Amino acid sequence: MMTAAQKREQARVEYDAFCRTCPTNELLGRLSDKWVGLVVAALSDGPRRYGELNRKIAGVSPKMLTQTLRALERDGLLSRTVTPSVPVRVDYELTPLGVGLAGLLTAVKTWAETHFDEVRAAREHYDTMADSPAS
Amino acid sequence: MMTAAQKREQARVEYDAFCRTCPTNELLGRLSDKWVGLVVAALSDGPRRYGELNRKIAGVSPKMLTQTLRALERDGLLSRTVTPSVPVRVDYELTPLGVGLAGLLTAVKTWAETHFDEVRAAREHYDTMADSPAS
DNA sequence: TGCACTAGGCACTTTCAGGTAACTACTTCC
DNA sequence: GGAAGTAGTTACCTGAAAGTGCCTAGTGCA
Repeated sequence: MMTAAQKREQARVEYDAFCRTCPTNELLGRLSDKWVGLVVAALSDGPRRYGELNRKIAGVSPKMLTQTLRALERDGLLSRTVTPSVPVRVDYELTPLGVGLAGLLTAVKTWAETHFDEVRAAREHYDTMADSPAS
Repeated sequence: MMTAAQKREQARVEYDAFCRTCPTNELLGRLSDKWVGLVVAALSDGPRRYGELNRKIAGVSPKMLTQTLRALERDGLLSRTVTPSVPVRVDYELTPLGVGLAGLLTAVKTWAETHFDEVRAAREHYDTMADSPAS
């Protein structure tokens, strides 16, 4: 007989295998990378250079910006264009696929903004209950 | 004069302050909690008991399931109903707000499934280029 | 008598995304 | 000559999320 933990472990392995190939989870992972939202937003009104993004997206370090851009490029969500002038110039631009992603992000943003009052109210209610549970 | 790092640090603090109160980022954070998607999906066709969720969502540990459920309850996305029978029975059900969230998740899922072929193709292309960069 | 089930709680540990700092190589400006 | 801007890379560090294991308390079951 397997213990509950062993059964769970087996299930977890299967889940992981399933998950790694599951488009929805992969996409959610991308979307929730800390800087992806900002980068997509910054690029949604036209192409930008590396330095422009670095200035526009306040607080991002070169490393994370590069990492984010590379990941999005790899997924075909943005294009990277190197102009071999002196000094080199690199432009990033959303692909049609990336524009679709930006649309999704907008949907999330809209929902979040319309319903956030309800969420905040629910939270305050919940926290109040926690402080003084109903008799 | 400030160094680039100092300026970035200041910007990061402002970004963080902005971010913590930004509905979009909060919602994305929720959505990308590892088990939120599965829990919402499992509840989208009616209420479920704790044990049912634990079995249906393969691989989740009791701790993470409770944590996820509590977070969603606090945000008013699901309701927790305790029936003081023997043994106690606890039912979880999506609230109207939670149903809205499920809708969002469905939109993400649909997009992911329709466009994942393109993403995978882009990835293979990118990885091939990395192996043997164009001459 | 001892295990499993009900729904979790609590403490410890591990893992990894994200962050920091320093560095590359080239050019232009003061 | 050295500071700053071009676009990054590399090695290291940390903090929060996730996972693991053991515990509750009452009941049913063999």
